[in-house]
Amino acid sequence: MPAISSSPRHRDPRQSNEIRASLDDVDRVLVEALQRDARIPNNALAEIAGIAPSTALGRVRALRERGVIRGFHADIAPEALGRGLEAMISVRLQAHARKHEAFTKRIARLDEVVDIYFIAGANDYLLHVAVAGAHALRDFVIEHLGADPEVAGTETTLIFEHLRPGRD
Amino acid sequence: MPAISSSPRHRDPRQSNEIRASLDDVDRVLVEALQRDARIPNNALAEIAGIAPSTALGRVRALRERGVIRGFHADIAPEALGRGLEAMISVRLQAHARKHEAFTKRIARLDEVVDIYFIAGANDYLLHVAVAGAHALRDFVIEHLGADPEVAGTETTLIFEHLRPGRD
DNA sequence: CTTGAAAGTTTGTCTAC
DNA sequence: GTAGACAAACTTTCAAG
Repeated sequence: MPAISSSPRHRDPRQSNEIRASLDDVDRVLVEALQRDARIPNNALAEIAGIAPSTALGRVRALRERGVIRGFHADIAPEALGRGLEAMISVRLQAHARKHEAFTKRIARLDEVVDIYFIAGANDYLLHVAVAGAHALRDFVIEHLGADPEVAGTETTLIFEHLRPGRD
Repeated sequence: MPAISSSPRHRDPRQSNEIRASLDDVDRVLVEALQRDARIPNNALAEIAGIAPSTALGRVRALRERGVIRGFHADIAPEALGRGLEAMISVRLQAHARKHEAFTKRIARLDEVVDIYFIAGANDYLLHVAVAGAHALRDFVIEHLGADPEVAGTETTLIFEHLRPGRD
């Protein structure tokens, strides 16, 4: 019973580098539903959006191909993986370091690293890490950051609690 | 002084509040596969783990009930949602503020807020936000943080790039 | 805790609007 | 772009090992 208003297709040039065109109302409903529950059956998804299942299928595929949907992932409790301690580490590289890319690649391979934020300001990176405990955290900083001559300094801050409000 | 009652050899109490027991090899395979692709069909999952589909189903259900798997979510490109600018905001609350919980709840409802990190150290929070642009970022800080008398100060840092290595 | 088989759903292709 | 119908694939229950 909800009539889906088909919006005209404008293209906002400010919009993005890669992600073409903006989402219409149906796309937004699909995206929101999949954000809440990535395993929702295509059937149910179609009903929520008020379209036929085959249409929903095509829409979701298109959203994936356009890069709007980057993937579907299970959210795992860090404790279950023996990663109950999270921390945020500020990293400053040497002023002359041209190797930001190399550093990023190396860091990205470590599985303690959950997020890499390349930031503005006095520091260059913010690394969100998850480790087994304080011991493992110290080892991580010493081995992977302290030992790197390109790293000018680090500052580690414990995370007491981490919430991701988008997920309820 | 009374001797500290030595509890039977249980798990490290820091280990977890809720997540019972650790994962066996099969569970680990399932978890890893679902982390990579939450929409993998159950029978493909079963094959990867070397178990029957019905077993895989039961295992995954159990992992969900144990809280190991917290959910399945689509990863959406922020640009597609008109949230192309990300920032990290340090927030310090007034020293006497007993209202951390109220602040957290209020902040968690804002949909610019992607992550809330409750941290150790001079600051109390790190807010990871995603907004449409610099304008929206300023508005966010002024309206939702600056206007709150419990907030003693904020510091906003732009995020040039954000990588989540776990997802490939 | 595991499984295979069977019944019921869902997915995805295709054709036509 | 969209929807309906069909065949293939998938999910899920259950009795039994």
